Amino acid sequence: MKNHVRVRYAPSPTGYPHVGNIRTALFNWLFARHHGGSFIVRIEDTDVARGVEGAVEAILDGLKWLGMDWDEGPGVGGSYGPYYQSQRLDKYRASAERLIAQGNAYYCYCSPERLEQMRAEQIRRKQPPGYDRRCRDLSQSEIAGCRLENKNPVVRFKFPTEGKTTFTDMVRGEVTFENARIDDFVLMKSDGYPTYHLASVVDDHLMEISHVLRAEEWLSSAPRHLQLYQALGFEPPRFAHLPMLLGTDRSKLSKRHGAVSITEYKEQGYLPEAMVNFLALLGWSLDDKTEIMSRQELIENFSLERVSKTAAIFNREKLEWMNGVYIRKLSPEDFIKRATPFLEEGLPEEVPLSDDYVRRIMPLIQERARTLAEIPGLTDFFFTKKLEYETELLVGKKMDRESAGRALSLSLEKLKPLEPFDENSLEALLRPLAMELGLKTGQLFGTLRVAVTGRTVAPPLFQTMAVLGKERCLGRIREAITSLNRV
RNA sequence: GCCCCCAUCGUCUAGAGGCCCAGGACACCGGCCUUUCAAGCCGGCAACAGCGAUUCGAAUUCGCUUGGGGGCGCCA
Repeated sequence: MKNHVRVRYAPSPTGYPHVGNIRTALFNWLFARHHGGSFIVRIEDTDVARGVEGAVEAILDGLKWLGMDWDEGPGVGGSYGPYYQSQRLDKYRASAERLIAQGNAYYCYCSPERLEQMRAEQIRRKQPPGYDRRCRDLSQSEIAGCRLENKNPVVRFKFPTEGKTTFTDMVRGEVTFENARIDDFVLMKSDGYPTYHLASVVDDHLMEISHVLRAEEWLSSAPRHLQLYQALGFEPPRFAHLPMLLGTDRSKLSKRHGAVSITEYKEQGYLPEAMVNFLALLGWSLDDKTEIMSRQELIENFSLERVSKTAAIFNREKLEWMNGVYIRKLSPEDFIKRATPFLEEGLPEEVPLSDDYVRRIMPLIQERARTLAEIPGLTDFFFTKKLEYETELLVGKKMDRESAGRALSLSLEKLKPLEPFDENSLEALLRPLAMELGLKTGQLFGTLRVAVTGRTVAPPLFQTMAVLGKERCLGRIREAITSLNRV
């Protein structure tokens, strides 16, 4: 398998790019890159009814955002195209016809209504639902009769009724199914489109896919696929069924668990490299301690042997932590670059962002941000003209309005002539001032912090004041004094 | 109901018979640092689902039970 690794990510454009699917894509991508193989994207748009406008773009954008480049597929072409199943209908049709000719498939004229009734009855009698094979062995005259009633039959696969289907899954080992339990599933729908089963088998063969890495929900379909490969005379790929991603309640990850579209994570200010690292660790691990790994390290170390069998719960808290780790690792320049769109988006009013001002603010919050989206909330006081806060916040522990007012007034006087208005001189001035006022440094600084930022939690005071500049600081202190005097 | 898969701290996981009275990380709780917050550092809490069997010895092997998940569509 050294040089012939060809894997695919085959999403169907029926909705947003789900993180579970993206995780599957990532494992495929890592596997391909690790082995120097090819990563192929194929769009499985065979469900005309459920197709969603813009879904393909969203999916591809998600891959691009995370840096998963594909060697063949939409936009890049390749010699196994087309890469949209809707453009490969002739191939599926040909295979279906061959299977019919070989006696491995047959037309089924049963109406959806009948099938539904049959299923309901089976369930009522506590039997496993499944096609009863009514059309499997129709005589010529019966077929003629059916044709009159139903002009658009489906094609079903004649699944073996005895024996077993066994295969070796690369993560789960040997898995065996009893053929008798599996019914004659549909290959071609009445609208002329193939079902997933037929289309994926035909395409995986035609595109010379060597390994199929997909989520565990497909495990029970594997015997169908294996039997199809056999009937078509194709050599099957190797299968690896990856552990599922679950929500916090242990059920299949879905919308009600919060953000499930990769797009949302981008919008919420997660870094793609953090996302990739985090997703890689959901069902795979390097060893007993390594967690922070670059894309390159992931590629170098990824292997199916280390993929776990157990479903994993998507743990937002850990992702947040990891995102913080990656934010802190960013160079100041890079941080500013990535933060800017969020600042522009998140700061509503006036604020023409001055590059220089932003450049001086950002270092103050880089190690405090866990996502890019929280940056506006962390820095808005740098931009707001008028601070809004409870006057009482100015009064620190064991202080009263009077002492707070006195502290601010004296600070104001001392600050007026201060030059330069930078971190060091501010500290040199303010520390002794606390003693002079008979306050603890924490009390003075706390009061000033509120006066100058409007909040009790902010970046370090002196740096913050220096960045705000003398004019803003003095103005805000004056306003604080005024509001203390009011009442 | 039937079939398949899975089972270590709340969560992600390490562990492929003795190195494990189970290691790391997130979260949580203390402490240190400190002008708040964050970061950092130190420490703590916390798990082998149960029962049998194999073995000198089992989280690791086997069986059963229980629990969880997935599948059973003219959806993928």
